Amino acid sequence: MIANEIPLDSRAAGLTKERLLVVAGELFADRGFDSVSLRTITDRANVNLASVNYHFGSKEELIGAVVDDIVRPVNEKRLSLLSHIDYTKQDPIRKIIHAFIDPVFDISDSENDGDNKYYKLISRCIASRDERVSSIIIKQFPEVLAHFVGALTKAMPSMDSNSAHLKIMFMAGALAHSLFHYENLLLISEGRFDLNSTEVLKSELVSFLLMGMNAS
Amino acid sequence: MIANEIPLDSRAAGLTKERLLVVAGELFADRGFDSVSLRTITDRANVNLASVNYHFGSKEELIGAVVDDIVRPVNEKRLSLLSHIDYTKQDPIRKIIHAFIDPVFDISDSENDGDNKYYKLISRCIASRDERVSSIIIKQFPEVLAHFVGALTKAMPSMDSNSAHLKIMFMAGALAHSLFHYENLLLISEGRFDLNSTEVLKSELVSFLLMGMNAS
DNA sequence: ATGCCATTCAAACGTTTGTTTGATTATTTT
DNA sequence: AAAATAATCAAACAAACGTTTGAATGGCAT
Repeated sequence: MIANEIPLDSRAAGLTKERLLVVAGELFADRGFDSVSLRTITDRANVNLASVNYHFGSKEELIGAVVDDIVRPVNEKRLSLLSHIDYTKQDPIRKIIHAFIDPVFDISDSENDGDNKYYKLISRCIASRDERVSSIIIKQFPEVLAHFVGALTKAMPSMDSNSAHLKIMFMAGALAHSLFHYENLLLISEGRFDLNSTEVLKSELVSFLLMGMNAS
Repeated sequence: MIANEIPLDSRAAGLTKERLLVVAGELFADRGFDSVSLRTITDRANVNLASVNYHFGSKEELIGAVVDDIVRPVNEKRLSLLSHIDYTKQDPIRKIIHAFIDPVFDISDSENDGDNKYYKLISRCIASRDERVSSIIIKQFPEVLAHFVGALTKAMPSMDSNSAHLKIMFMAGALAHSLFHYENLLLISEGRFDLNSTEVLKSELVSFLLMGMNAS
């Protein structure tokens, strides 16, 4: 037998499936869902090619599992935070905004904050134009959207439903776009632009959205 | 010879190349760049498969041509509108916003306004997470970004550069996201949400951004 | 130890992909 | 009209893809 090049014990029960989810998530975040082949994933995960179809059935279902794994907890947290808002207290709109964006910012690699794969993956999901991804999003988002529209009209009775729908979309777009292109922004500005953490981005985004929500 | 099923005369000079650009643009807008094969494009355009490589060299260069064709005029129009702003007159920020979004909204099929392919294509380009697309965007956008950051700090001297950079990104995200998911928004809300044209979307977006730009 | 079930593995499958070829046809130039 | 250039065409190419197969291997209950 060849000397064990793989430090991890791939024989532990359930480890292969989880490893696939993690590695696929990293690769999908960086290169998108189409560009990453199953062979790239299995090579990096040090598992056999066939294990994807064994554990998930197909690549499409792997994508679904990866997306669902990252989108579902975010949306659940959003609705949870939203349900705890006390509209009689101060600044309910700010709390609505935080309920929407905090669960996304809270996703963290816990290491390597500058190149957070999961920020890219979640923003790729939010703003996805891929049928396989949006079919998953589309299952969850209507409920989320409806709740946030309700919350918004509750906090601002003068706001009509159409306007509320659109404002939620504006928020989602600003969030996903800025998170995904955060690195590009650092590169493009060539030093003129400096942020040491996403904290600054988050606070600027909140200020921006807070004003926008109060429009007309 | 088989009866001519094709109404167009495909032998007219330069027509094949242009037809490929149009058809590829429509298909890319709907399904993305990877999911559309050259055969799908050439079949729908009623041209030979090899003509793509003959006229463009490769699929990648076809994508580049399509993207460049739609992104370049938009950015040129943006800078043109921006350069004509008189900062001594009223509401310069509103004009800056219009300079950024109007060239996008002005892209029109002139027919079938409800399902405007070019809205989808341009928003796909703006928010693209595809290397081949963003490599083209990345060539043009730094200049555009720099000009808009400059305009913003000129109109609002109290705003620092970092904040201006981020606000432009927020604007780009809200624009692209809402335009691309405009149809989805109509479907999701199941009648509760009704917009008969993008005019309402545009005016809501401008109001939203106008407030956001004045944040903190 | 034996049989059973889940998992892993190397290999091959059939498709689809972008690309290339060489001949044929059209257009332009001389 | 003849020659030269440009464009189109059917056909084939090699590579990459997701998927399937059937044997080999693991742990586990009996």
